[in-house]
Amino acid sequence: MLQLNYIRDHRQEVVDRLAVKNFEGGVIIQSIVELDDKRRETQKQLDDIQAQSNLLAKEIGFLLKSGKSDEANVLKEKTGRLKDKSKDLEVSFEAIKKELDDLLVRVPNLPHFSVPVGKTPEENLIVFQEGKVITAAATDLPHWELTTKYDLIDFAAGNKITGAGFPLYKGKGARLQRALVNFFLDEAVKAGYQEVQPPYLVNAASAYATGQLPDKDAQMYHVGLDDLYLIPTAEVPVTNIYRDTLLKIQDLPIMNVAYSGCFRREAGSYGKDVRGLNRLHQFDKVEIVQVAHPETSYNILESMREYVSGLLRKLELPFRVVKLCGGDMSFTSALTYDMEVWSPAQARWLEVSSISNFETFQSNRLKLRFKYETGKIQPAHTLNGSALALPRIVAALLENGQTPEGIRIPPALSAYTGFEMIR
RNA sequence: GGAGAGGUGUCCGAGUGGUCGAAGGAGCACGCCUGGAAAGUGUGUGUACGCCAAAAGUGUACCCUGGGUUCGAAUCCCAGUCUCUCCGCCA
Repeated sequence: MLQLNYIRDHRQEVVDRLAVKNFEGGVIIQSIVELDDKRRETQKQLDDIQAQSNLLAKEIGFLLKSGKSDEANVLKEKTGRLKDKSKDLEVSFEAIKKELDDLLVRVPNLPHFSVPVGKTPEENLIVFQEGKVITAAATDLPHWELTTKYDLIDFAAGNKITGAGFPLYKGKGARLQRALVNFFLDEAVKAGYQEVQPPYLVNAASAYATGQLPDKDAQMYHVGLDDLYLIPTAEVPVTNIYRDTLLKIQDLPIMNVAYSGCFRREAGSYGKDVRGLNRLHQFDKVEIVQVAHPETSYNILESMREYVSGLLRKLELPFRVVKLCGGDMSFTSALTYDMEVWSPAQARWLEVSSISNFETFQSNRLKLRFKYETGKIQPAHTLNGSALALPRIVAALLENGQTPEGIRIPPALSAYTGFEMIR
């Protein structure tokens, strides 16, 4: 969520920038500031009363000690009245705070100044493109046929075991998955990331802190009996490592990488969107997460983008980088690059990574701060990106690598698969 | 799942009703000492939200969480939760 003080000091700017995200914020910002005024006023009253009570309590203590119980009793009556008053104030103070908080979490993050205005993905900005965008030959197959032809994935079996969107990888298909995970993890470690293995289930506090709750709860699988959520991405547990944390400035930047299964309900998706590996309920992903100093976070965002580009190059996939327009950005992000690979058979770009700077939006919820040597405390910036999500990478590898002899595996990866062709 | 013990500041650890934001130690920061270092020594060393134009200062809250008792709670009571030990079960 946004910082309250920033909203107070930059009301018009906040409303204007929210408009870039197509969020009409005038009314809610107004209410937030008014509620905050009320909150301050109530706190002042409450604090004053409590200060009085504390003083009286001390006096009573002294009086009782020196045997003046009559005088003490007089004071006791007085504190009784103060207590009633402070109870009332406390109740309304809590109510105001809750109301304020409920409003604050409904305000999306401010887009970075460079974010293009727009409503739909068509208005995203293509900032970079590399590789040969090939047109599929008449004999070329889409990946969902290739996986059957070479017996790599059994969608029907997954369907029987669980349901649609839960594929069963087999043989070289399974090996390819494992190879990709290892390749991505090794590359990240080489680039300086610390490898972590997070839990796959998180509690509501964690889901709330990274912004999946309260607005995207329909996207997550919920285990009702234990009130836990299956992670939609490793971003959730990994970022939550730093919930309620006060770092030293020299701890920054923190670089973590995690492989995890990801679980998404994907309610409302249909059609070509969910064909084959395009959109699954369970998939594998390697995620990079950084906690950064506010002054360097945008450089780090660029370096993450460069890092992911490097992976795609090693996989020899044609890709492009897209800067999302305001309307296509997520609730929590300040600036997002999508990395997309080319699917010749579908003749379209597939998103395989989304790299975002959240600035202080997550850290405010997380209570993730760092401390300067001078003692000054400030929220840190959080960033993350997929590096990379597997299914569409697999789709692109299969479609781009298909030859009459079989599917060619790029050398960087065949070192991990142990085979160079899928025949 | 059963039994017991316990959750105090960055860490260790004292504190069982008042003047306790909390002894002592370690760590850390700065200074002294030293040719330099170690040792020694001195000082400092929390977070959140307010008030104040602001620095200084100052108010409130916080000793796992939430309730309660009391004029007053780290300290007493209740509930929850987590950790540890033993037993059971088990990859």
